[in-house]
Amino acid sequence: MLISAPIRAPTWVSRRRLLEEKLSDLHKWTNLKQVKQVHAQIYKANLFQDLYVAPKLISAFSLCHQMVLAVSVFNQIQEPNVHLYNTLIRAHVHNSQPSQAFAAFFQMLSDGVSPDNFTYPFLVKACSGESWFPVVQMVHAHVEKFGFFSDIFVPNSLIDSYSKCGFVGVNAARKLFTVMGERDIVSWNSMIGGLVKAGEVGEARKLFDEMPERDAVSWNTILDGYAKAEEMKMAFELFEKMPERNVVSWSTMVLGYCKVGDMDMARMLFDKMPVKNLVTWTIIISGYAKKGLTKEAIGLYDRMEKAGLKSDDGAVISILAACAESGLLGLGEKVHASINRTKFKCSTLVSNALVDMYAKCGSLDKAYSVFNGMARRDVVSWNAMLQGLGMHGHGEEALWLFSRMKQGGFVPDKVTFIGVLCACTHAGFVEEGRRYFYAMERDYRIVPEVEHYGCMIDLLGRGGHLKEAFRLVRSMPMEPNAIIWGTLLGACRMHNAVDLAEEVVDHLVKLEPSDPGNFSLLSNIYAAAGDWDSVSKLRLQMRRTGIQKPSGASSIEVNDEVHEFTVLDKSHPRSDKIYQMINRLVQDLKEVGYVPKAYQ
DNA sequence: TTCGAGATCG
Repeated sequence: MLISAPIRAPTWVSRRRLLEEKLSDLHKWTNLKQVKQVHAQIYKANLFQDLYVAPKLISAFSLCHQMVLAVSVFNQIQEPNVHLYNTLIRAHVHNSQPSQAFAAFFQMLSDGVSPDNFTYPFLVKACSGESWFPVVQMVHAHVEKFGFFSDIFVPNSLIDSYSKCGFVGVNAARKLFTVMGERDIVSWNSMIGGLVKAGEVGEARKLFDEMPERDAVSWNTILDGYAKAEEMKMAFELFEKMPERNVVSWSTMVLGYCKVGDMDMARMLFDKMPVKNLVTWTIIISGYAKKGLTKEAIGLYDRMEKAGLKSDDGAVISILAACAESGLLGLGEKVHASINRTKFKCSTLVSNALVDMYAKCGSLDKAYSVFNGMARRDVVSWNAMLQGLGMHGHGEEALWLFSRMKQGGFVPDKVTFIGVLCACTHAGFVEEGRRYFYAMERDYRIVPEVEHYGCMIDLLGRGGHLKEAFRLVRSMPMEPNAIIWGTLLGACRMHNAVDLAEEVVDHLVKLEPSDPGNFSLLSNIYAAAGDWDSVSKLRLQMRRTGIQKPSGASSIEVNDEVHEFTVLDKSHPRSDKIYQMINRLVQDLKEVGYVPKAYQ
């Protein structure tokens, strides 16, 4: 009797099939340990040359932000095909390595592998920012030459990329959009999105009205346009008209009201919306934080955590930036504590946000401790630390940090020099400031921008070198903006330069006709010089033109609550006690010989 | 399609 042996595939076939099954979703894995384990298995099975396995492995390493490993997998392949190149390009783009993506593209061309309909869209996705405009143009020309317009995905992605390249980009996108033979809803949405990003809501609205059909994205894009332009009336009208509203629509409205500072409306919508996501929570918490409403911001942050939502990098960065902006150390510390609870280490981006927050809130020790503990620092980390030191008067230490930064092999950028010059200003290092200002262009090839001139004029002005400051303003290659003149005016006040101040105010009024602050500064300068005649004339002129000076408010944070007060303010329940204390302080000051400036 | 690090005066 013949007993047939069970039929079995050769071992290598079954091993491969097993692996294939196991690896079917490898390209979505985000656990580095698992990916590395599989990587080792693939190596052992001698399958690293396999054109099915390799792209998946590259994608997985890319998701784990391990580009060195991804590239090494790629380099093992002797004859990469178009799919493999596309995967590598996409991996570089995903990890914010646009130059490497293009390097891979050119390598692909020189290897004689033809790009396909996927290559170009991946490639141009990396292009964001004005400097990328010529690159998108190059890709566009390439696409036209080789006729890849057969798939609408290609021109759509070009429109999208052009839109990210600033003003010139949007025009190019418009051109392409006009000549496109066939358009789908994505083409329209990309074009409208581009116009919105460029701040041309009116144009965007026109296209929106022309669209043959609209989806949720179209509605939300135009809604975002109005919210970004702070035209909340238009936004609300549109919001009411929308056929269906999703989380994004509601969040966009909340964001818009936060931007215009209408926290009541923002909160009302936030409470009313049926579904909230992490972004929504981030928007409202940052909104409260930016307005300095610590209690609300902290309360909502606690509620978010209780609701079981875990912050991601974006949420954390957003909230920390808001804390930095208005000095909410309490919330910032809370966010830091919850990061420490959930994460072993944070990304460079998050650490930078922490350093910046601590530095801006005046907690330099904590800024230092985050900064020193960072595994990987970049230019931004140094800039944030340096600026924090300079801002709080530690000019010498800031300059020391600057030299440490250079020793560490970091190349200073334009923001670094703003920090350096500011540090010089706050420490009164006029000579050093001048030196850095000229070294910036000569040694680092950084052309001074209006911000650098601003710092420099502040430095010279405060130091009493008014004439030099004025000369520098005249020699600027760009038009001086209101901040430049404002800086100069501040310097005039400091050194009682009445004539110069009048000239500066003339310029300021042209740039900011409705800003009453400029007049009151001039009025203070007249007062300081004892020219009461001019003061009353100016007051009269202000009354005639209907310019009113809003009273300046000061605020103080006590027990997580911000108290605001103005001149002669009696609104506080314990106002009597406060004034008693002030009078006592004034008395004490007089006793030690202080004379208020106005009576000098 | 919503949030997302550093940026000159007061």
